[in-house]
Amino acid sequence: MSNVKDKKKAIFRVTLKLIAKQGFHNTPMSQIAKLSGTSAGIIYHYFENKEDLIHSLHYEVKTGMAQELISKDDPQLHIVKRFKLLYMALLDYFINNPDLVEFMLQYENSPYEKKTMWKEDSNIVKLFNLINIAVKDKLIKPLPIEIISVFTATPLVALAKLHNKGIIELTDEMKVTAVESCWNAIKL
Amino acid sequence: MSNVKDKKKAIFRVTLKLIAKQGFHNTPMSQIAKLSGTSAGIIYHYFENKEDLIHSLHYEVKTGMAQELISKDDPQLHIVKRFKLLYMALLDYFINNPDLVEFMLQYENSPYEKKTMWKEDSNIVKLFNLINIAVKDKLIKPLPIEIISVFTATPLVALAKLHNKGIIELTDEMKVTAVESCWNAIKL
DNA sequence: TACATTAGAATGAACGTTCAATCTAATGCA
DNA sequence: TGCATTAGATTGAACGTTCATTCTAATGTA
Repeated sequence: MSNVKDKKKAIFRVTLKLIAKQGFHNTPMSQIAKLSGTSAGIIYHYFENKEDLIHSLHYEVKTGMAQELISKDDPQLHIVKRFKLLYMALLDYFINNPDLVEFMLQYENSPYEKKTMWKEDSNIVKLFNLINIAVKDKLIKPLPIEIISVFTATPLVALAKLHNKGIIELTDEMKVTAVESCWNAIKL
Repeated sequence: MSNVKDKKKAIFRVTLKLIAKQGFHNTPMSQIAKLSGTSAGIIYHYFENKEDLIHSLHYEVKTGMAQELISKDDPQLHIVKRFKLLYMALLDYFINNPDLVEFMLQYENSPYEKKTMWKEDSNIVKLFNLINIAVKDKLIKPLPIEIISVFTATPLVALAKLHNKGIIELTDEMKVTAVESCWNAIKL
């Protein structure tokens, strides 16, 4: 039943959920172990320590996200369409994975954030390239990728979070408006 | 020399800086006490406990920010100008107060965030009203304040953070572009 | 038997919080 | 003015708990 892959996945899944709900420093390793159906000690076979577990989980989450996005991309479409489709996919992904959003935001705003290095052929890098193309085509403002992201991905996460927490309720119409807003922020 | 107000201020100042640098759970009360030039126990005269200290500090930070902003507002100007001026002021404020940005982001993305209630006449509320006016005047999209904020304040904090951490260097020109981007995201 | 895997108890350090004792300064009073 | 009283501020050691990590012994496996 439980090979290594499964056990690691279980630990990841539980850690994500617990940290989303309780925060990093309120989720003891013992609780992670118990809810993963394993023991405290075993986690240290798979991960060096708690921090390593968190960093690994974040990497997992990020690559998973990029994979999901890439799967929705359609290179046939006009590049503007592609952007909007991807932003909508991103928004939907955040709405469908509330715990992931909470975890990601906590991690990326904590002082422990490691600047993770992406493998050259990773899906993340593919997405970056799309932005570079749009810049070259003079479709969007010639700004570094980090800034483009600040005006697109960042608001979309924040928006999904509002929705997930029930502070607002996003209608389909509002989602379209939101994607438009992102595009308007960066288009030339 | 040190009346109550001063001591509380000292505790706030030190807490802000330490949490910005080390994070909530890596900032022991003892360290806060030491660097505030006081003792561990005294903090518990001013605050119920560590959480209360954090919540109070966040309230302080938020009201301070709103006050700074309001002081830059010029009701004489056209409302579009007013918006852009305020966004620029906000961006500058974040750039000039990097620790504040770190603290705010950590707090607001932690599961401990309390939905703080603002006094009806607070500066925060005044700023909200400006948005409501712009909506009525059909200058910006008719979206709830929270969403407007997601497309303006949120990217600006994130942008300032990138700059403060040295990941990008914001030129004056880029700052203007950024403010434009915010406006483009919400304008009708 | 030898080795890997696992469970869960044990360890020890870190930390939030408490509290009895002391200090400070303002007020009352002669 | 000079002394007494009081309330609040302050200290720092001590306490009890939590928790990451390690250890030990039991179990599975070849």
